[in-house]
Amino acid sequence: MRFDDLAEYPCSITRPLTVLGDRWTLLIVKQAFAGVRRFEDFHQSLGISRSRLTDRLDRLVEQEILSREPYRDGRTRYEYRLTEKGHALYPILIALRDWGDTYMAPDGPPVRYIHRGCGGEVHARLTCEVCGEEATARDVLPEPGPGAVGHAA
Amino acid sequence: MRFDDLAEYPCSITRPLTVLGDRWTLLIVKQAFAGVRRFEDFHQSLGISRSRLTDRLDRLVEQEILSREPYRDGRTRYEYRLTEKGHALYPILIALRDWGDTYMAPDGPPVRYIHRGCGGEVHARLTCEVCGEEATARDVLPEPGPGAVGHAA
DNA sequence: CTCCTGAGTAGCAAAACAGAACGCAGCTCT
DNA sequence: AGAGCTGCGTTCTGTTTTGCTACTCAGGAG
Repeated sequence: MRFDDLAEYPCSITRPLTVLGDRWTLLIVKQAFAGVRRFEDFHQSLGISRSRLTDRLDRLVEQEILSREPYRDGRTRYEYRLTEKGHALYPILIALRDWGDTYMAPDGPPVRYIHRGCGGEVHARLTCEVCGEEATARDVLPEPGPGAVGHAA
Repeated sequence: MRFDDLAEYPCSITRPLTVLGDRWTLLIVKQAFAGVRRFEDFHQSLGISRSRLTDRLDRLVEQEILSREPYRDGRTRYEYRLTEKGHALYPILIALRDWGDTYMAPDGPPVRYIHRGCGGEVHARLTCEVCGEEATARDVLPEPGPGAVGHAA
């Protein structure tokens, strides 16, 4: 199977991974959340090669995760900003961060993500939309949904 | 910068991505959550090449996300099971799935993740551990934590 | 014995990648 | 006016990483 064929696979974990599942894409998104908008700044803050950055940005724009917006600093230049769809990736980053803080941060969390105003830390929690309780993997049962075609995944 | 150097970077989003950020790793983990344990089953359900699978599994075992446990079906064979650390990846998968359902599932969610017993759907929500409220990216303020070294990321 | 099955290895071609050099348009300095 | 700088790419070259197909190897079944 070609990797790209997975995009057709009826699984909402698989499909995002065909877009986000590579070395750099989520790191670029992370920087975008940190306020980075310009080519040169992505390049320097991540150390990604210029050609790689060019096509990752193009892909993110094509996927409508970033938008390419003109601004002027003399002639026209572009900056890359998160769209609403891009913004919606935040829980994924926070879930990664929770895991990273727990298992890959021997010296404690490098960065705290603080709830503005209240001052508490923000985490990605699995919650049931009906009973509101927190769940773990063991409490969850996968079932075919409306988008299923024959085989559930 | 070599990609591997990122593992040293003091950011708990970056560090997990050095382990999980590639085409296959999270797909393997996803299958593990779905109950897949054996080489051949990973190979067939994902369509990943055998050699790739061999070294992705080795890496996951090395990272203690999967454990390699002997069982017998005649001679000794091994199966790969999620460790506690691997189990803790579930919120990341659910966050990916929430996003996938919203933006990449034109026919509706292929799979529903149901809270056992109560029957509601389970989602990854950003919640503040102090006030308990749900947050979005805009409500969150990054601040240097104990593991920071000079530059926050 | 010989075949079958599960779990890998080996070897090679194709794709993805890093890093440095180059292009180019407008600005700024002289 | 001309020289150099800046931001944003593109191109080129060589290295890594992948995907495929074929092979091995050990135990069990016929």
